[in-house]
Amino acid sequence: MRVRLRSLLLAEKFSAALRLATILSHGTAKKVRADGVSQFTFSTEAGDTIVFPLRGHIVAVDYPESVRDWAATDLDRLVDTEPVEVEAPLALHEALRGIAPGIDEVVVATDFDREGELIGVEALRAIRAVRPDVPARRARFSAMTPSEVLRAFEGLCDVDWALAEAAATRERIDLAWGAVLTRFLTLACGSEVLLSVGRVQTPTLALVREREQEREGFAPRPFWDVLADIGDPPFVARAAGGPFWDPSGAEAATARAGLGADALVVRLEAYEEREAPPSPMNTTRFLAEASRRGLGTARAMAVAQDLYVRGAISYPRTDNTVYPPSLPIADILLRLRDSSYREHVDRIQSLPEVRPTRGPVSTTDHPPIHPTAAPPRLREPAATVYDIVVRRFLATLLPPATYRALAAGFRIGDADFVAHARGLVESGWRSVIPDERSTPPLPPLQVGDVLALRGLRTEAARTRPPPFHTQGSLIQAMERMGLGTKSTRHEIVALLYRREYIEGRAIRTTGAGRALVDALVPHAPDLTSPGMTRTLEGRMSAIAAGDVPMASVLRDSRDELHGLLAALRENEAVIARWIRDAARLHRDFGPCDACGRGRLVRRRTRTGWSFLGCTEYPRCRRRLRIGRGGVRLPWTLGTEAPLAAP
DNA sequence: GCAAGGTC
Repeated sequence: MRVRLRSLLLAEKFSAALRLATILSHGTAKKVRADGVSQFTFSTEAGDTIVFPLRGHIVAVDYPESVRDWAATDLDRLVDTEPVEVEAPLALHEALRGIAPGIDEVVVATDFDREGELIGVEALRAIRAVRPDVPARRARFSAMTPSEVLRAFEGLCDVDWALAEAAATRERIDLAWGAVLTRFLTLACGSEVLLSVGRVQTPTLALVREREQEREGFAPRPFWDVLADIGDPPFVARAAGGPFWDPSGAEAATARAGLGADALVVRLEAYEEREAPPSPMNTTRFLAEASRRGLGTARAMAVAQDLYVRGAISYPRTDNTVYPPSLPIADILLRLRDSSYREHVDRIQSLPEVRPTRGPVSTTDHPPIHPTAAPPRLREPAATVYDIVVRRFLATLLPPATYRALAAGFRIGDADFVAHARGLVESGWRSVIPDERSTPPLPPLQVGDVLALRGLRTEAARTRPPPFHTQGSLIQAMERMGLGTKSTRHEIVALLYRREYIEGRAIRTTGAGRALVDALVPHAPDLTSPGMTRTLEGRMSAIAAGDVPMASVLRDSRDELHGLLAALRENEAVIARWIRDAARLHRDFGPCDACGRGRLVRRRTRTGWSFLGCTEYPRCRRRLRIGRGGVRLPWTLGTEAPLAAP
């Protein structure tokens, strides 16, 4: 009797397992539930296969019980403490242990990246705890398409232990630096709230701080424009040579123009402008758009995840901005015909050729975010998230928008004026994502026409500082600086809000956030900048390449952390006072004006809103809202006059 | 009570 090979395939997540099983079984795979975990099984001539969905990492590193007591644990000891590995979720480990005795080989088929390699190794270790000798191989596919997956399974390679070790090193370094420095600052400041520090969160906080400082240091520069209102209905022309950085320039232009009573058309220049459609959308772009439309980025990701699980959109965590050739664009369009986007689908289907745009980043993790179905009526905010995804997808398939632009030159008295207008000729992709800034058209003009001059005026303005970060712009900045990943950036931003390091939709640092960055910068410039991430990336590459062992990287990192800890301790008193004062100012709004005994302090509702409450609560129930810039406002609108902040 | 990284 021929022995049938029993294989266990490890997938990174449920959807990946389903897809792998479908492709490899040519649609014959069955979903089964064993040990409380869904998995897929199928049989071929070669043997029987189980495709097992993991759920990302199934092993977490944390410190052992012996160093959990903050007060009793010396931080230098913590630096050198080996973390323990925690099985989570436990159910997956139990399921793997249950399967292990009945299999002949393991194929690691997790995402083809560094974390994916470690996720696969975590599961493989769990299996080998039961079956030490089970052979394992690795499938490397750059897309979950039939051709790619089948190719990968024809040429299985070895598990890349060095790559997994690089990821494991990152886990340990992040934990050590985060835990040691968080404990140090929290204890040094005697703070009841956590003062957290991390390789990604602290440089991100510094980005907010830097933008704030740019604004603080910004000297607005006044300038003047001379405007002429011409014709009926009137349009606006600007004096040539402007804007004027000096009022006398504007005065001179006004004086020269003031000699005339009408405007003579002296020059007409018409030209065509093309505006290329946007590129396919990755996570960062999606979050920027969601943020622009008033959605918080963490919320937007949660909604996108839900739409993905429900089959309406593709996987929302991706860096890719180039559709893979395998993307079934025609099929997707067919599915979107049964939706309110039908008119746009019709336009695309009537094009002689559909050529999607390409963005700058081509990765193999997942395709750019695109719709996969037209779900029935969605409620907010799902409707907005789906709308962002569909419109962007459709826009990438439509031709450029073309405009007829017109520059008209006028002679008024002895001065030259210019008016511009731009009108849509072919809407192209702009039919699905309309341009919010449109310019009013100019009336039909010919050189030599004389139009009535209705008035001259001078407009004074000032140069503006760069805007505060929004969640969207902050996440884009993080990506540019190499901070965090597509899956974590929005979480880091949410964490900074939760820690009360930042506040507002136009993001500013709080007193505590500001003090924390300012206190750390002189002692740990690498920790408050992307420097630490860059160094770590370099070291991980060296580990993955086999140039250096994990142990030596950990040793170097621990030495550096001991050194930083020593430097911080030397300045502990100064740093502590600095942050403590700032944090207290941030929370404490002075004596309570109602009872006179307590103080008004910043508190949070369960839903995250800040308000001022009396420390004597519930004896004193005084409460106030906090307005822009920390101004106290009455709890009920209009019943009391606002009080000035102390 | 610490981080950042997967995914739900």
